[in-house]
Amino acid sequence: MDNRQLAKAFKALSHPNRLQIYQEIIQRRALSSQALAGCALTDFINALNVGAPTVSHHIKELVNAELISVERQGKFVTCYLNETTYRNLQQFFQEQV
Amino acid sequence: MDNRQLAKAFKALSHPNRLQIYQEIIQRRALSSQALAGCALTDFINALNVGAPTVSHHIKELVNAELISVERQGKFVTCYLNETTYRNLQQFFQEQV
DNA sequence: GGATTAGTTTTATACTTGTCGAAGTATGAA
DNA sequence: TTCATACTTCGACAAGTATAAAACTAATCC
Repeated sequence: MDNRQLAKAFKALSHPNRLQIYQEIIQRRALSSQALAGCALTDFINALNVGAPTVSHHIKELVNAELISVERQGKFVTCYLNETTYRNLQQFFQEQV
Repeated sequence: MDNRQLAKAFKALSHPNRLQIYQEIIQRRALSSQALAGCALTDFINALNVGAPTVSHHIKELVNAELISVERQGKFVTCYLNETTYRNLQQFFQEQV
């Protein structure tokens, strides 16, 4: 992962609301039930104190930075963690110890 | 480390130049010689393709986010890694595995 | 089909950021 | 005490960002 892509990922995580969305997605992915492993956008719209357009915008940034991916299932959009990027970020803070 | 402080740290790392400065500081801290463990600003002014005021500004952001600290030694300013914040960031990408 | 729900796109606005040039400060050297 | 070096601060500006309102699309329900 080169410098620019890394900076892009950090930029996506640089807003408290976006960071919270990301954290939520990380935490839920661990749930054993496949049905709960993703996050619906509605959850975020309710949890954060911002409107739907803003959440939609934030999600787009996270997708653009390759931190997450989204999948439409009928009426709903579900978010999933991009494991590769997650591992890359993990590495960034580990390789130099 | 709470959500806001974390977002602040990521924001500071969200610019390629600032990220590069941070990386350089991380790498140099490992050098055994005490004399080389820090980074002078001049190094960055030469390495990055930006002027002194811009580097000065970037350093301030990194300090403000508590990612690094600076120390004036005579004419020169030397940068040091904030180990505590570094460990906190490390943890962020580890606790949820 | 008509209404509802979930999300997106567009447009506008207030705010922030990265950069530079010019001027300022502080230390050390001659 | 004059000069040079190593920054820092200020002022400006172009570009980017977060947000919301309004209008749009798409799927589902009755």
